[in-house]
Amino acid sequence: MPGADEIVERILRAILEHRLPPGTKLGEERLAVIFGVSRTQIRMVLSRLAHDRIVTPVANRGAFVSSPSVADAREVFEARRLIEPALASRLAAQVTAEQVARLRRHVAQEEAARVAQDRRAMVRLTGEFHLMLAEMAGNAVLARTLLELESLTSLILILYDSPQAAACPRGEHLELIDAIEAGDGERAARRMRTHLNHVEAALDYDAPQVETFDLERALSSDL
Amino acid sequence: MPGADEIVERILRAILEHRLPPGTKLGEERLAVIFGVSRTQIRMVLSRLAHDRIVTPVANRGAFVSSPSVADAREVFEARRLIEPALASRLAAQVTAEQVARLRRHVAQEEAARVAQDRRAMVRLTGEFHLMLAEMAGNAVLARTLLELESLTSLILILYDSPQAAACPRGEHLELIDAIEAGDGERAARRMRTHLNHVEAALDYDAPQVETFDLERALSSDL
DNA sequence: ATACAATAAATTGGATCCAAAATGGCAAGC
DNA sequence: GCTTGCCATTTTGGATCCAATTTATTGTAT
Repeated sequence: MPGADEIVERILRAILEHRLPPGTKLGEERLAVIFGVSRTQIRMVLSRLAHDRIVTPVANRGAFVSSPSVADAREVFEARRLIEPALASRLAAQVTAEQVARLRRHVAQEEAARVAQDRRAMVRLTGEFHLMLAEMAGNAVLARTLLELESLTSLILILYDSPQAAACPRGEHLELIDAIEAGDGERAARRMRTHLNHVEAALDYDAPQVETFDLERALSSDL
Repeated sequence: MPGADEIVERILRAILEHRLPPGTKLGEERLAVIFGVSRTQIRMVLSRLAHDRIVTPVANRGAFVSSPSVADAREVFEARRLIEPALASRLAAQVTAEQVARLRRHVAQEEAARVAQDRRAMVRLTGEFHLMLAEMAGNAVLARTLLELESLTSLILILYDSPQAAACPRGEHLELIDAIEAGDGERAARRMRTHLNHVEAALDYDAPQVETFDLERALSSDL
């Protein structure tokens, strides 16, 4: 039987892998039996997730996976544009050969998922790539913030991504690694910035699936 | 009777104002009567604060206000150096005259507290200054992260600040505002960076007050 | 007199219980 | 035939209860 921390982890992972779409109701009793713990623990978990805006509590109705608004989405990307380029720059100054190798192996997996048309794996791997950078910077507090931002991004992608757009444009991760490996912080920061711009530009804020989704969810109250 | 969110706010504020030093035991029953709610609510609150590393839970012993290690402190300042210069730069590009006026009024209060030798007010005001910048950037998710970092910084200052050092070197906030008002993002970022460096440089990581404090607290079990 | 051991009190951690609110189904009416 | 109002069931939100561990106190022995 997992502890509260582990349950939070597993829910976040489910969100990162697009297995929990926005609007999903997270019933307490339901989760309690799924994870084999009592409702008390689940309520701790939901309280924490709500605190991080991953989950939205509705009074006397329960907790739902958040559906970030357009304004929320812009804030998340702005925060990422603020943090991640600086992070990439910092990493360029201190990266080890072993870390570079790990990053390249990861990108190879991404490429494999891309050719296999495995969208779910792609989404998960591209998200993990950004988290890897945060971990390699060796800063736990930053890594936690990025995990939160990455989770929100995952929800945003489901809501606003136009289906044909790739989650992370092909090749950009590789160019980023090149800059980091070369120790060129300026270039790494620049590439991270444009990379994030591309990801956000691929979104379609004007024709969001929100309405459709919220209505759907409003009708089918089931999981 | 306040809700869980409000209780979190009040505890954070107490930490920001140096009314809750590191190592303070946060007994559940004690807090419950202080805030006029039941233990259940308090446990939600402590769970959230623990998730943000503001509070450290010890098995079967309860929750204590965190005592960030030297490694933790370095991470916090590194995160702030990553985020806040970029934030200042961003703010320089979009700041309004009204916001600049508010910032100047705030710094005037800081100065007043400085001449009045009111250290508690000084600490609170300087912390609030950095939070104001985050709020003015209009990004709620960033503001929340900064609130967390600012709270941790507050604990770090208590643990490692050499008494004679000022929390925020006099005048630097003003120079920062000047750069922001001038719309010079580069300069604002640079000044924020050096400002944070000065704050961290004033710390004394080698001779931490940790031992003294923990012993004191161990003896007097009172709030 | 001090240190150690046993017992009593208090506190945490978890589960259970209970009321309030919402959801879903059912019958009556338009 | 569809909508509206009412009742049963479910679910949330909160408080209480109980076991387990820790802390404090008292007593005893060296």
